Amino acid sequence: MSEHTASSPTNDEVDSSPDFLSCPPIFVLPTHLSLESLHEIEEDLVKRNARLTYDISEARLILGKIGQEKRAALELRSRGVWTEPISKYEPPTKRRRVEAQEPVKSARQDDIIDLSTETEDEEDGMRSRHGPSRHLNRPKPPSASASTPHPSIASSDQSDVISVVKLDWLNQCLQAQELLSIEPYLVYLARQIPSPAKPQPNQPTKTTTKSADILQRAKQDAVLQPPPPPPTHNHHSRTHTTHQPPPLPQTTTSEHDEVVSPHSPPPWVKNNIIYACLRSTPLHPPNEDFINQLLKIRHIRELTLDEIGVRAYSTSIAAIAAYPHEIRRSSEILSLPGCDTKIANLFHEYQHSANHTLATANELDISPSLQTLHTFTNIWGVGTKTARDFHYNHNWTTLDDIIEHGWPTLSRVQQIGLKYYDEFLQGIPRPETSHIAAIVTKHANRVRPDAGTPIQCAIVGGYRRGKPLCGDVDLILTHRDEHITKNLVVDVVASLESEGWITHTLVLHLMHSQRDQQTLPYRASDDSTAPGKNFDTLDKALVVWQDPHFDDSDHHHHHSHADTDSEEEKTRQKRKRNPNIHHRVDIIVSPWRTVGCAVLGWTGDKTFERDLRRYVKKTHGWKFDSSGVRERTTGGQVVDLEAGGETWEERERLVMQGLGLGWRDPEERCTR
DNA sequence: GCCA
DNA sequence: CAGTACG
DNA sequence: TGGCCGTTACTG
Repeated sequence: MSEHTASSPTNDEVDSSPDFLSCPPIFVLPTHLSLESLHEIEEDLVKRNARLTYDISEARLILGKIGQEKRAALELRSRGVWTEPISKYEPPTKRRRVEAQEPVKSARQDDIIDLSTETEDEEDGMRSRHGPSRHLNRPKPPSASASTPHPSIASSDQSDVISVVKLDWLNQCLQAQELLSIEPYLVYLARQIPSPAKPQPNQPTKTTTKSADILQRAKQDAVLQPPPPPPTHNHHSRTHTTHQPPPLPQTTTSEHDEVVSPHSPPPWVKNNIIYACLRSTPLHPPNEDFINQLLKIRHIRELTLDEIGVRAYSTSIAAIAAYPHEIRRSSEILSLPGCDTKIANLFHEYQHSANHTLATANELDISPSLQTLHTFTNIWGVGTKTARDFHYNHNWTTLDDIIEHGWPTLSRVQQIGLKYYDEFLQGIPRPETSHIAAIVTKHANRVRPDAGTPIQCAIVGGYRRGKPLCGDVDLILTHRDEHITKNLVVDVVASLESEGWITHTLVLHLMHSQRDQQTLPYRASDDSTAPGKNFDTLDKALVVWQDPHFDDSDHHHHHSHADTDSEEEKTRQKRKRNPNIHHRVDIIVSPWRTVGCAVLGWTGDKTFERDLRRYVKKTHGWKFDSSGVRERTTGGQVVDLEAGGETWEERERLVMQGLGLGWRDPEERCTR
């Protein structure tokens, strides 16, 4: 396949000459190249110490299978790099401002930790815990773009000068085993200029379309027949039945070669199953490291308000997370539903980068703005819009900035979120989660002493998926008798509040909206709650939890607590501050008749749930949510799929089967 | 960004 | 109404 | 080329 014969199989002696280390960062244009040969070229370069980059904006030397200057400019522009031609003798100017940093807005440089904060927070009885003013990784100033000087092969290492060179140059260099002048191969010598106006992601330009077509074909091939083992004569890789590739043929030398048998695609790949809810997705998939990189990119998309990008990356991530083999070649990616050339190229970059990272993903770590936004969105009650408002309109960069300058403008829940910022970010261990569940269950039964049979509690969410640490605790309370579950949330929360377990109620959700009246007309009359609609039937409560018990006896260091007696003698009669961590707990109450839906709807990961709704809509025309399955036709008749299930587990299974999902263990719904 |  | 939350 | 979860439900 290689229309470019760089890697000689007989590489006894000279495997790595010439050495491209002295060349400026190199980018290889994929245009007119198959994925295979593109990767082959890149591997040849890497092997010879080239500073290969996958971020074209970093590249100063660009290799491509193109011959015309105009075409070269088009290629660059379609990738977001705007250029103007320069004559070969014009002295380069310097430019290169990486990231225009925001005006330095005179922030007072030190943080006054606020007594102010804690006194102002009393409005709903927040106890003044010490302020949320914790150290936050404060953004580092952008390091001046350090473009290390290096000898340049053809002078074009200047910061803003880009050379587009025919691929043939590389071939000749390899053949000659020495670096040749790029001069005869130079297609386009350009200076990078700022993109006009806003960074318009202009039309894809047919060149990219074209290269995408090639890869598209590769994708189809990949689906039908696993990527052809490279022309390595020997070895008929037999189609092995299960996922367990036969031992790799030892090719004593060149380790970088894909001389391995292809994986047999799992059925969902062959059948192009696009819904994550129809696949098995474990908590720790074989390609977790790569997924973690993609998760960072997705997060950047979130912080930059690119909702569609978030959706797209979620789809790709879910597919890769379901893939049961460690991916060896980017062409494998192309075979996965929800993944295309973009992700395949990212995988290739990941695979060949020194530390297995992606340049785009690294932005999250190095961009001060992104870090600030990341910090802000971690406040419960602050989403991406508000985070950007804080940062870009108010010029706040730290939590202390918000506290100092914006505290009174925050909503109640945002104040709570800020107050317990660090504590909410602490993962909750499984034993603690089950302990919390036991206490909630105990109180539920305490407030329904005549229930006959006990109220049951299902721990759902991340806990049920098997996570060792959970971001919050999700509990579903249910009972066969609807009289028992009615108003249960209010009563349980009140009971837990009175004992001090719940310190704040962030929000109460009311499940039966007015529209739902029509969906359960049979209930409206049957229930003793006949009069109209019970507006007080609460479905879930999002609360702040703290174990009220702690050791406040001083007898260990009896006598002289010389440290604390200064200012709080007043509050310290017998109550010292409760040192226990505050956690987020969601208490959901479900009537028995739909508890299978509730459990199914609260166990899956986000992408699992989104795809579940899409799937149910597409294949049945129904609407699924955690409160039931309905017809989508107006008036939405209830579709009862779980009738007869005697346990909530059984009812969940019935729902899954009724929806056509088959069964999938909770631990297999980890779509990320 | 991917797909029907 | 926009924004946020839930999985 | 349009659609992407939810006619979510709550807050302010």
